Amino acid sequence: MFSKACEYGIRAAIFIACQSVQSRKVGLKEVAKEIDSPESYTSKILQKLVKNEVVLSEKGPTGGFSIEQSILHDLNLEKVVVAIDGDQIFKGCGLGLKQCNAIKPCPLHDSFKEVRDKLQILLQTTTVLELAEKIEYGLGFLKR
Amino acid sequence: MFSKACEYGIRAAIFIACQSVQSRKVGLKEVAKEIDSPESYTSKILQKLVKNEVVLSEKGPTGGFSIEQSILHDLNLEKVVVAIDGDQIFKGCGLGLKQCNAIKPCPLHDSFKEVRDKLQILLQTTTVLELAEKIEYGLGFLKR
DNA sequence: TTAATTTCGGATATTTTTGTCCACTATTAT
DNA sequence: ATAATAGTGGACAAAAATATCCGAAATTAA
Ligand code: FES
Ligand code: FES
Repeated sequence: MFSKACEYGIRAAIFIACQSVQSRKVGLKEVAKEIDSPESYTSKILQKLVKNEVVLSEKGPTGGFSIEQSILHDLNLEKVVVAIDGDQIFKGCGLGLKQCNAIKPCPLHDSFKEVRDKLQILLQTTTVLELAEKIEYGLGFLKR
Repeated sequence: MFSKACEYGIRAAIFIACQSVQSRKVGLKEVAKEIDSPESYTSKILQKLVKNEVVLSEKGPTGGFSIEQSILHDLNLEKVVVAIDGDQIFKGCGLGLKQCNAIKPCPLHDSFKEVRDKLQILLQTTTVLELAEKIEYGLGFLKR
């Protein structure tokens, strides 16, 4: 569904959010460890999230990654996904036609669009913060 | 959502079905042309569909690909997708955990599973034949 | 100021996916 | 039989995704 990079990105964002609600910055090593992802690759993905202003980074000792409170309180999954995978998953044709459009649709268009839109709405209405809280309460996990 | 190979595979199956309802076999070249896909690559994908008994192939002059009537009348998209991409898309965790299970779920599990199941039901309840008929009626297209 | 730490960015490597090529086999028609 | 045709299977090539490495830049503490 999502690329590996995107999966790592979402998990990382959730973990960083977990720490940010407690005003704690967190280093690359810890992120990679907690979400069980390759460290160097995770670094690249975090850079993308930084560029897209999803997470904040600070260099030097005491540095690390965090999510600003103002951002955290309305950061949905869609923003994270788009930052890494782009919006093809919401806009692209299910059968791979150059572009999805209702004028000259693939034969699966109507029903596929329904599912695709459901996915988009799910990601729009799910916040990173709310998922972070699930982790806190032990109702969800980021590895295994 | 689906791999490129799977997109080609679905389009090919639909086109072959179109011809099979008129009892016409169809060659690789024509398939690739009509679904706008690379010929050699499409050949590999068709081989997979043959191995998985989705389509039938015959060698020699007058040979080509077809779908048996008995198969055609209850061939759904799920079979085509699984033949090429496997079932990870129906079973895999949205956040990339080793396995999706409700006992130790990722924080997105419940809502993700809902969408994932919707997709599976869509593919199970959509037949290749019904999509082929859309093409016939000019209500759907396989390229552009 | 210096040393230590941590992210950044570019180069490189590996793996997977996508795509091509071609000799071979099976089949048909002459 | 022979030649032509069409799918098969294996080797190979290119591109994209995934992953690693390392020096540079920024920041902090001593
Ligand atoms: S045209 Fe294929 S999903 Fe819209
Ligand atoms: S555990 Fe992630 S979707 Fe089920």
